[in-house]
Amino acid sequence: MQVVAEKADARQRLIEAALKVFGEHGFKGASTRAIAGEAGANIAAIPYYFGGKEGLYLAVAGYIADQITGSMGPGLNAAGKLADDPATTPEQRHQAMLALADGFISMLVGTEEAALWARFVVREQFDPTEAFDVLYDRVMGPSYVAIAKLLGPLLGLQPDSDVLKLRIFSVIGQALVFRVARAAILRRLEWDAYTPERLDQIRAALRANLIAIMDAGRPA
Amino acid sequence: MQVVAEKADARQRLIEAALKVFGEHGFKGASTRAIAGEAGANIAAIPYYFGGKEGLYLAVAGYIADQITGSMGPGLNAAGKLADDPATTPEQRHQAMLALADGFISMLVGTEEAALWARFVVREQFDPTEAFDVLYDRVMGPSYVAIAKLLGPLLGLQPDSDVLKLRIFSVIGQALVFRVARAAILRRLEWDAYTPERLDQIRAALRANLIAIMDAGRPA
DNA sequence: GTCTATAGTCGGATAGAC
DNA sequence: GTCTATCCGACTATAGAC
Repeated sequence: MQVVAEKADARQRLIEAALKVFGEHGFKGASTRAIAGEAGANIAAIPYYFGGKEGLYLAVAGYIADQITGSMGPGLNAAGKLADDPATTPEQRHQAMLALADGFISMLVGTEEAALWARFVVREQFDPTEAFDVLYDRVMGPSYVAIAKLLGPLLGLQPDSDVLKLRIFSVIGQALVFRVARAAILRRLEWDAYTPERLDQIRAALRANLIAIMDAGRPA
Repeated sequence: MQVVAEKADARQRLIEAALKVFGEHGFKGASTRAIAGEAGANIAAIPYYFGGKEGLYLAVAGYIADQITGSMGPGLNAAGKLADDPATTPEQRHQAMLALADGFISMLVGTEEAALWARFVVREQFDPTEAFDVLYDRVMGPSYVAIAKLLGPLLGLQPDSDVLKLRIFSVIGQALVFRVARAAILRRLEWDAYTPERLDQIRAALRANLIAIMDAGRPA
């Protein structure tokens, strides 16, 4: 295939090609031949650089964590700081939460790369391997914490209560669904693909639900 | 392996074994040898009954649609009739929606079989094949319609508007997440598995979010 | 560090006995 | 309808040249 540009070194090209092929076909279904072909590299380079197919898989998990951290990290840090500040008003938390949701949709639904790593991550959710530890510790855990610090006070729930955790995951699902049920959503909306305008519609719908949930926790 | 009871005929045993193995390893990753072994059947029975591996895969999609229809069908039909009845009050719609959500959680999160077919369905969402058409036409489409008829009037949105569709899918995501992000949720809650008591907690958290969304659409 | 060649295994499908 | 035997292609990993 040799689709990927051969500028970066073979090691990096292999990781990016592996992300694509592992995502599409799973661990067993992905062949080292297909990955090497996609990367424009030799098959023998995989045992050479990563010790084997498993090592390459784990390297892909680290690469995904890097990508998501680079994209969402700044926003999550800002949200965390704001949430920790005692001077922050409920209205500011409210706005910060909506901004976080907008950014999450942009990354998760709006980028082509997300189509690649989402499959990888979902697979790990169903059948966790060592790669799940990497993703949870570096991406999911920190993301949850930032959201919980923002949303807990708005919902009037204890920071470490199970009910807060479950309500937050449920809220996260409101955004995840646009990636995880993409095919069904596109078919129902009679869309062929998500466009920037349609992403705005998605953000607006998500905002409407979030505002309802956040406002219900507010004293009148 | 020969785990599956050999009472049913080989054809049926193959479908049930294939659901498990396709779910775990994907289409390419699943070997006909593993499926036949799990079913306690001969490898040659797969080309014989289904024409080949692809035919077996499609038969699994039909089997999943049967299972879900059997589980959710009665509730969806009842909800649809209630939603169509002009005498139905908003409060009745409200309650019917919560009941539907409870049932959905029971089936999606509370059953062991859902662990099998959820992987299959999610895979089809990311990379739809002919099997997706079966699942959409027989399961996803009818489910959406019933929910939309209940929820549209409560949210005060036009039945066929894009914003209603997107808000409904977002709401559906609130429940889906408990299956699709199961590993992350279990880790954050420090649970080892979902139990009946924990399913009640999940239903309560989902209800809280749903009530907030439905009440926001109500005139004070 | 990258290549070719090849070893050893496992894949799906078929033929034909029973 | 179910089995064994077998074909042939695809798989991962290694050895060793360059």
